[in-house]
Amino acid sequence: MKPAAYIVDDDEAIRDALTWLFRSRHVESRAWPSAEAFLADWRDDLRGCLVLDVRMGGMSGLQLFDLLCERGARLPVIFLSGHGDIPLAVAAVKKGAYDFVEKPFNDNELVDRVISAMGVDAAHQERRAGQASLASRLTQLTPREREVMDRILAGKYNKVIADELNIAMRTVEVHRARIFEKMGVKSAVELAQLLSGKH
Amino acid sequence: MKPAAYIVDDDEAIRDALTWLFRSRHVESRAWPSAEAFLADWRDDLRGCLVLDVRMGGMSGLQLFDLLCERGARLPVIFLSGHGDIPLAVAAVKKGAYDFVEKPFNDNELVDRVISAMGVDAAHQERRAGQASLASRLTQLTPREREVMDRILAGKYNKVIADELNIAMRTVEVHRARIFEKMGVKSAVELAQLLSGKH
DNA sequence: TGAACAATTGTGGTTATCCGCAACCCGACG
DNA sequence: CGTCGGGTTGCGGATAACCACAATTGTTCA
Repeated sequence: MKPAAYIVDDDEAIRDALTWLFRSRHVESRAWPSAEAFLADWRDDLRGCLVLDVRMGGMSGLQLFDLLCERGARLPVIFLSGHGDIPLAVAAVKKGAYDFVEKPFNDNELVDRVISAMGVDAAHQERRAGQASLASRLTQLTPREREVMDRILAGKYNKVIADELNIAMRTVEVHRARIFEKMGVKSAVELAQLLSGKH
Repeated sequence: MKPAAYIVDDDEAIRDALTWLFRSRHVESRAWPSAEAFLADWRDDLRGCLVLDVRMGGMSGLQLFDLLCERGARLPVIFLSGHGDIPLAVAAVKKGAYDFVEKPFNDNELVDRVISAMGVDAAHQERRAGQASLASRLTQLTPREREVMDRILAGKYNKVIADELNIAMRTVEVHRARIFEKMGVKSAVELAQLLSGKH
């Protein structure tokens, strides 16, 4: 899936104009005439940037944005607004919208912002990939291994862990080795750094 | 220093109105007629919330905000704007302003937002205190100790560290013990968790 | 029922860590 | 000149971690 600008606007003239504009700057784009239509095609692995009209028939751009936020989408969003409503713009940006531009907009400036947003998304994407890989490694730990890991991260000695779990020290050692192996680290310090903040 | 609302506006009528408004809701406040006057009194331990007019004679509210950002101030800022300029509002919020309200504003709503901002500041304050304490502990490490600590955090064995620094293992052990003592931890794992992200 | 997997334990040995005790070198400071 | 802090080192021992080899139980799934 190539990164692209995803346009959602109920005004066909605007959609066409944006499509041509993006094409002229060699930015991939697709357009939908309504939030509902976009949602039908939405997948959580879309990459790039959303360009949303705030005011549309049916679901508004803001409602779509809220919905996508709830679903955990992290696609940067640029709102297009036809009527200077500051509280709306401020609220959108505070919620995490990437930008909010008024119509009529300067063509080149809009594309610049879209490209900038796509760059941000690409950067975030890398971090998300790392976190997903980490999460997948975590899930392949058995419950028992996780109990042991928690205690390792608490800085406890194998002996103490063994007492707490009522098992032999040797068993803790085995779990410990498996944890390191599954998590792809070779010391408790690396494990702590890998999981700092999470868990 | 009690938390308070710090008002900066060149319109005396607004300053007075805000002062009375805050007093009526039992919110401490102080007012300045210009960004320059406020800066003269500014200290980095001010707590609460800044209420800034964007447009003022001399330095504008936005310039003051930028300046404070550069100086590392983390006081939440609420802008007051008399002219519906969306790009300005969006830019301010994207830079981290807490809110942006248009004049004329609803009195109660403004105070609500100020109180909310002050709450956010109080919460951030706790985290800052922790980080400051951490930073102070870090500075009391000697340069040599920091070299050793870096390598401990890289998960290296004392023996390896000794080789890299061309010193005896015993010396590394001594440094290691001092580091743990000064940082108030009792294992490398705790140290890694304490410093994850930083350093 | 047999394979696969999770959890468990033991033995014995190597390597690391952790510490108290003792000591030396050196630059800075009064 | 003497003290103090930072950096250094050695010795010896207690404790913990790491690991290969070997083995037992119970569950799940084909």
